[in-house]
Amino acid sequence: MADATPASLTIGRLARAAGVGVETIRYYQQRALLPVPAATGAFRRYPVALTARIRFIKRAQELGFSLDEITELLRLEDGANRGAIRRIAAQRMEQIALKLADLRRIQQALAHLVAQCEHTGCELPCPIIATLAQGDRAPAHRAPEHR
Amino acid sequence: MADATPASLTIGRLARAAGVGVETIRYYQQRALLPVPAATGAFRRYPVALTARIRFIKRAQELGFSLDEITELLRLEDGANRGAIRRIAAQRMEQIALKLADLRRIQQALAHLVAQCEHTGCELPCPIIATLAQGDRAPAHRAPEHR
DNA sequence: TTAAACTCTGTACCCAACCCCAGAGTCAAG
DNA sequence: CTTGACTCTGGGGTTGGGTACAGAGTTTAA
Repeated sequence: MADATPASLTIGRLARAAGVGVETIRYYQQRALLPVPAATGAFRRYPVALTARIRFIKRAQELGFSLDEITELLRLEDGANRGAIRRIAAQRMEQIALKLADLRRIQQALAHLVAQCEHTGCELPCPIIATLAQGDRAPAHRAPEHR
Repeated sequence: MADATPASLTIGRLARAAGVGVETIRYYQQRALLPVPAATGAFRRYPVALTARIRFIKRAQELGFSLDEITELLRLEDGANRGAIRRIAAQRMEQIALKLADLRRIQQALAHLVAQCEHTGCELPCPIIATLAQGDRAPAHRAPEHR
């Protein structure tokens, strides 16, 4: 009687279920993003529930969170210390707000340039290039460069 | 009579004028983002106009273009190939719009979590985890994720 | 039972976009 | 003509997020 959905998976099956590589799982274990289950026999067996955790990690990454940040988000999930947890969440929200503002600024700059470029006659240089070349006149120091 | 604005600069002066490090210029030369001028004597001399090019690169980076993308922008600079430039910019904007939407969603999820946590005490499972883990059900392949 | 497919540990390497250093040579102000 | 600031080449290292391989052991399906 082969069980269609066993309660635990080998690392390879877990990887396939979560849509990542085996090495990625091991890497996340090193980073303490995933637990390292005790081995049953020679190989370890992973609870199916870990697929959700891995998907969460991947999704959060797509949203621009670093693995360090995700570690903190996961600490929220595992909830222990309420006060600290709420502080972290609030901090995250602040960062997200900043990132949102940043992205919106970039988007507007780009939209503006594209619009200009569309309306400029072919004799003139492309305003995207022209504008970018001028940029801001302040030489500035090392680029602050978000992210 | 010391000329206040000589027609060419040493690499160090060019770097200062453009607000980058000397190493950055050499790196850009390797990446063919900047020309390597022939040496006059033992040292190379750089036309002042390169400061504009470097500023362009830096500004484009701030707008989220990779150096590869910028290379392409620079290649297209002279041509009537404005369509291609706009295509790159539009592509970038699309990615940014997606990211914006995603960030807004997670921001709301976080706000919700914090509110719940404040009112009920953290007995409940984290809603972000649920939201994100389900997110899109496609396991997807390697995240393309630019930058 | 045996061969394919998998797992284990460990190290090494990849990318972008730089930064830093060494050691030797060179330029230019005083 | 000296001295100190610069330049050259070339190598290395950094951080973040992984990937690849090596060599040995283990499972499991036919």
